Amino acid sequence: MSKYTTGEIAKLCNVSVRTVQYYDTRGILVPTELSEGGRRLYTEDDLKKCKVICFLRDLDIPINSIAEILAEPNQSSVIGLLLQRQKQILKSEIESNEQKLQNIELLMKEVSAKPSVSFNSLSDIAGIMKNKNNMKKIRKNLILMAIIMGLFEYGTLAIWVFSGIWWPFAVGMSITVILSILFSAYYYKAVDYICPQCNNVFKPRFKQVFFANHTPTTRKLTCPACGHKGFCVETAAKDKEE
Amino acid sequence: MSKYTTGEIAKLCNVSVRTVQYYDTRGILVPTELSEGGRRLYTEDDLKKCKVICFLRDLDIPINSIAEILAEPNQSSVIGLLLQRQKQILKSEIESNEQKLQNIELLMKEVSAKPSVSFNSLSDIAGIMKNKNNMKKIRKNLILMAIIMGLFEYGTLAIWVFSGIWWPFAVGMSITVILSILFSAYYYKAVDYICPQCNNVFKPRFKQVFFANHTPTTRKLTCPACGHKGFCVETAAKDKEE
DNA sequence: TTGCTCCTCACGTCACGTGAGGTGGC
DNA sequence: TTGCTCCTCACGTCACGTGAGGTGGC
Repeated sequence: MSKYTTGEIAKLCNVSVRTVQYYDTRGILVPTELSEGGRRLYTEDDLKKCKVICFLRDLDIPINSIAEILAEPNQSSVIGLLLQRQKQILKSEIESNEQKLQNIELLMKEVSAKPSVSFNSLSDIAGIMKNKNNMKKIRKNLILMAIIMGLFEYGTLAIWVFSGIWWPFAVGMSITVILSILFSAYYYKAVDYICPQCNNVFKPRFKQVFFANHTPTTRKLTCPACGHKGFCVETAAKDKEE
Repeated sequence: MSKYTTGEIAKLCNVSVRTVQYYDTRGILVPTELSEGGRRLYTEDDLKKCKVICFLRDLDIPINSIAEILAEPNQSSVIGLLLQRQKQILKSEIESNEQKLQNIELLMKEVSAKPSVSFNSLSDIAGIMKNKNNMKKIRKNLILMAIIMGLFEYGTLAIWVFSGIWWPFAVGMSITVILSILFSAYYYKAVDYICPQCNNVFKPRFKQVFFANHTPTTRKLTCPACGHKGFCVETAAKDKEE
C-alpha cells in the first residue's frame, strides 16, 4: 500500500501543509508512520479521515468537537448532537447577520440623505436607529401578545358556541381585561413622546396618553415644556428598556 | 462638566471595562484626561464617541477600519466606502452560512436514514454530498447558459421579424450551434456514469452519450465492465472539476 | 550536486476575557 | 478603615499563516 506525504494529503484535501501538520499536533490526524528522517507518512485510511475532517471543518465544526467524536465510543449519538447544535449556531448567525445587514442598509440611507457625514454626526444617526429598532421591538411584542390573546378569545368563544361551556370564555375575558391593562402599562412605560415644536422629550400622565387622539406613531398631547398642543412622535423611553 | 470613569463609560455603552481600556490602547478612544492616580477620565464627547464606536463594532466593522475613519480628514467618503464593503462582507457571510446550513440539513437526513453512523462512514456520505453539490453546480451552469442563449436567439429573431434585419439571427444561430457543441463537450467531460449492476464508474464514448436514451439524471448505456445495458446514474467526474 | 519538500520552533492574527497583584478614591 | 473600582502586566482564545533556519529524498 502506497503512503502519502504531508504535501500529498494537503493537495488531495485542498488545504495547506500547515493545516495537515496542525491536525497532527491537535491529535485528530496523527500519521500512521514516520519515516527515518522524521517525515509524516499517511495511509489511505488517513486520507479518508482527513477528508472527513475537512468536510466537517467546512461546516464550521470546531476541532475540539471533531476530537470529541473521535474519542467517543458511541460516535453516532455525538455526531447527531453536534450536527443539531451546529445547525442552531448557523441559524442564529444568519439571523444576527441579517439584522446587521438591515441596520447597515438603514444607516446607508440616512448617510446618503446628508451632504456629508463626520464620525461625530454618526452619533445622532446611531441614536435615531437604536430608537427605531427599539420601537420596532416594542410594537412587535405588543402585536404578538395581541394575536395570542385574540386566538385565545376566539378559541374560548368557539368552545362556548359549539359545546355550550361558557366559563372558559368568561375566565378568558377577565384575563384579557387584566392583561390589556398590563400591556397598556408596559407600553406607557416603554414609550416617551417628542414635542414637534420644541423637540422636548417627555412622558405625559398615563390618563393623558390613554385617552388621547392618536395615529399609529403619534399622539395628540400637550408639551409640558412649551405648552404646545399637537401630535407628538413616539420614541423609546431611555431608561432600562430591553 | 462632569467626567466619566472607565466603569461608567462601560456601563453606559453596554460593554466591559476591559473593552474600554482596550480601545484606549488601540488609540481609538483615548481619555481626554488622566487623574493624578493615573485613572482614565472621559468627557461627554468621549462618551458619544464610544457609543458610535460600539455602534460600528455591532455591525462587525473592525477596529482598524474605525481607526482609519478617525485618522482621515475626509471622513464622509471613508464611511461610505466602509459601509459599502461591510454590506458585501455580511451578504457573502450570510450566503456561505446558508450553504453550510443546507449541507448540514442534507447530512442530517442521510445520517438519520442509517441505523448508526461512525466517523469513518461519514466518508461515504461526504462523498455523496460533494457529488450532489457538484452535479447541482454543473446543471446550474448549463441552465444559466441555456437561458442566456435562448434570450439571445429570441432577441435576434425579434429584430428580424420587426425590422427585417436578418443577419443577427443568422450569426446568432451559428454561434448557438458552436456553443451547443462546446456545452455538450463540457457536460460530457464533467460527468461520469454509474452502472446499476456492478456499481462501476465509467465514462463512455461521446457518441454513445450523445445519442443515448435518457432522463434528467440517468442515461441508457452499456457498462464496459460487466456489459450490463441499462439506465446509469450521472455523477460528477472526479478529475479537476471546479 | 541541485531543487523541491518537509521538519520544528516561534511569532502574528483579532478583540477582547480572565486572573494576579497592586492601588486610588469615597 | 473597609469595600469598591480601577490600574498594569501577561497569558489564553481559535485555527491556522508566515517566516526562519535547517534537513530529507529523489
